[in-house]
Amino acid sequence: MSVNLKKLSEELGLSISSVSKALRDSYEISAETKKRVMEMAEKLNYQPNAFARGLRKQKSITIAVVIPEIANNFFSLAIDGIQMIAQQKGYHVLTYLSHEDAQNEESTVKHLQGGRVDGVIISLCGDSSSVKHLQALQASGVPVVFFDRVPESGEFPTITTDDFDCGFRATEHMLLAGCRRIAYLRMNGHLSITQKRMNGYLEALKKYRIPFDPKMVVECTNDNNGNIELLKRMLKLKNRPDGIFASVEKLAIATYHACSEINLKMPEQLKIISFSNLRTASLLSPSLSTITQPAFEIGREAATLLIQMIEKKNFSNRIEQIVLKSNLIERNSSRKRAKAGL
Amino acid sequence: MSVNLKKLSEELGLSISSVSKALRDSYEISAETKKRVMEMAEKLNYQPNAFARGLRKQKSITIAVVIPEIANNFFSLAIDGIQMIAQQKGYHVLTYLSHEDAQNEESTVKHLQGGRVDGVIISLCGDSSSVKHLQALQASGVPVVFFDRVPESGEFPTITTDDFDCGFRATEHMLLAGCRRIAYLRMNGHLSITQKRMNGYLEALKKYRIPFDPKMVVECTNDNNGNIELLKRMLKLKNRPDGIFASVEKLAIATYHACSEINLKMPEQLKIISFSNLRTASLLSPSLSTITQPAFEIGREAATLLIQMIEKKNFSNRIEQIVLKSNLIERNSSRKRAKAGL
DNA sequence: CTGTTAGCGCTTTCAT
DNA sequence: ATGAAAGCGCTAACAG
Repeated sequence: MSVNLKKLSEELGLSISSVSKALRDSYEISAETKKRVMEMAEKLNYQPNAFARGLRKQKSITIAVVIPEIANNFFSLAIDGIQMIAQQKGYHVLTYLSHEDAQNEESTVKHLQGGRVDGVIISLCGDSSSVKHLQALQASGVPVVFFDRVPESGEFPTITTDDFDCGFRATEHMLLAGCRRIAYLRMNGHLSITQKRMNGYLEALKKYRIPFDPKMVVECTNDNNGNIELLKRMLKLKNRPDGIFASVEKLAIATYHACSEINLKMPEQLKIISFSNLRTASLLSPSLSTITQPAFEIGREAATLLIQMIEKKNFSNRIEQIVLKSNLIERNSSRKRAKAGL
Repeated sequence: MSVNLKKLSEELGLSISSVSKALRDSYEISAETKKRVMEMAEKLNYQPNAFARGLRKQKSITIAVVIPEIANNFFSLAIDGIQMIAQQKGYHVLTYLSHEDAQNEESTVKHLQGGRVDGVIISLCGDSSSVKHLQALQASGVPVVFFDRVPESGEFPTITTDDFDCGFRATEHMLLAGCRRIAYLRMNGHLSITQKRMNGYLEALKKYRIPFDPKMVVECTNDNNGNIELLKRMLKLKNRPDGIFASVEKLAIATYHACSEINLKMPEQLKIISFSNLRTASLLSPSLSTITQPAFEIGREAATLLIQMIEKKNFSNRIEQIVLKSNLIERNSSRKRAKAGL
């Protein structure tokens, strides 16, 4: 169906290998022949077969990105960054969604050992307990870089943000705004980011000598409506919180829904801060302060690191663990627009 | 490095072809041998080489998605839908971003003729003037499905939404809310969706006998800050609009920025409606009514159609053109939550 | 400078 | 029921 080297060589009266070399601009081929070959290739719209080349060279110039979800500003911005670097370096990008399902993630990773990709960038799903499948992948010669949701073991290269620090600053921000009962909404309990953010929260309470009330920690799930009900119940209590710290964006949105359903006014009756990459959120809603992770940069760093590892195999002796800085965007800040990066 | 059929066959004392057949559950192989092979494959963690298989079978079980951008709720939801179907049917998904650059799009599409993919799903970039590269791709045997931003020629299968109708309904909604000078913000002038939405706008004005003022059509660009300045200038005029119809989400956000910078209060002084898939927008901002396209379904339809075309080659005689329905979500609607699909 | 040849790992006749 | 061999399209070592 499509035109290949054989066809080209026949058309030109040359051998297949000469054509191949000419196309790769080999020093073994005369300038004139190269020109002839190039022109014919152009004319017949020759495109080298990716699979044949991949098979022969044992290289796919393709990377895989495995993330829990994509309809989420953080992850789509990260992919944007990954794509940018990949395109720049001539790599293709395969995307896989685990949908927060560990089994799904595992089978995806297993398939990736079939030589389809030269490297993998992954953010763990909320309920993945083991990273054996990724150790196996790594061991089989496919480098792996984690971002954001990383394993705690420290055995892999990672790109993360300053989660403890942000947890601290967010809480401090609320305390300085006058809150005294700050609820901490969390989910995916065993992820390291969940822990770190919460530790920052606890540390800030300690610094300001606010007693920690375990009831103020709300363990949420992936069930949006369930979360909303949970929050409604809490917000109707007599000693309800006067501030909410949503450790992920989804929970901030759930809070909005809950408040709107029980007619609780924000920010008058309830202040809120959230991790969020919904860059418009703080603009649209005057009651939301946000912590914005540099998702795009995270993606770029991850891709850059991975491609380095792919191209210089000797890289694996040092395990890079890069930490980037997040931004705290305060509500009603006059520099909101500039900070939001718009 | 990795374990292949040769290794397996040596380990089992069988021939390569027997192992291959056993793994593919061929009737030619005895049950007992099959079992032995399976177990060994499991034990050694055998993964078939995707490139070898692809080369041999001339099939990649991979599709490409080419979109203008990904950090955008519409496109990321669409990808989500595409991924869902692809995964279900055992296809891999390569993603490419044109970043609204026609040249970029063109070179991407050209590369795709190298047998890397079995089919392509694409949404055109804002300044792509010709679809020759896609005709060539199609002609070379790779089926192509367009969604949302489709060519007008009607020669390709497409998945779109009822843009004219939505343009009409959005405008009518603003008129019924009391607006009399509705500005229409547009960009990417030559895309068919831009035209259709605007035609709906014009039709609604006509129906309600509002004279059309060409000054109310604001031609925007991809430059966010430029758009904001443009809008600020317009909104400071004496005969400024009392309503804004943003034909894409980005322009609604620019409007928010502009208003906030010149202290124009929404919705009191200016009402706004926008095409948007930012599902939280209408919740966070009481001044924004939105038209939500069923992005996820669009993605699913596109992938389903494409895979059908890939698998039954005879499908190409009829050109499917599917139109889906969008939702108008009115501000302060009590059914907001339900409609937003949360 | 150009051509011949041997695979990359897999599937698929065709023999046995 | 199993094996031998050809070949998908390409690259790279080796000859000429």
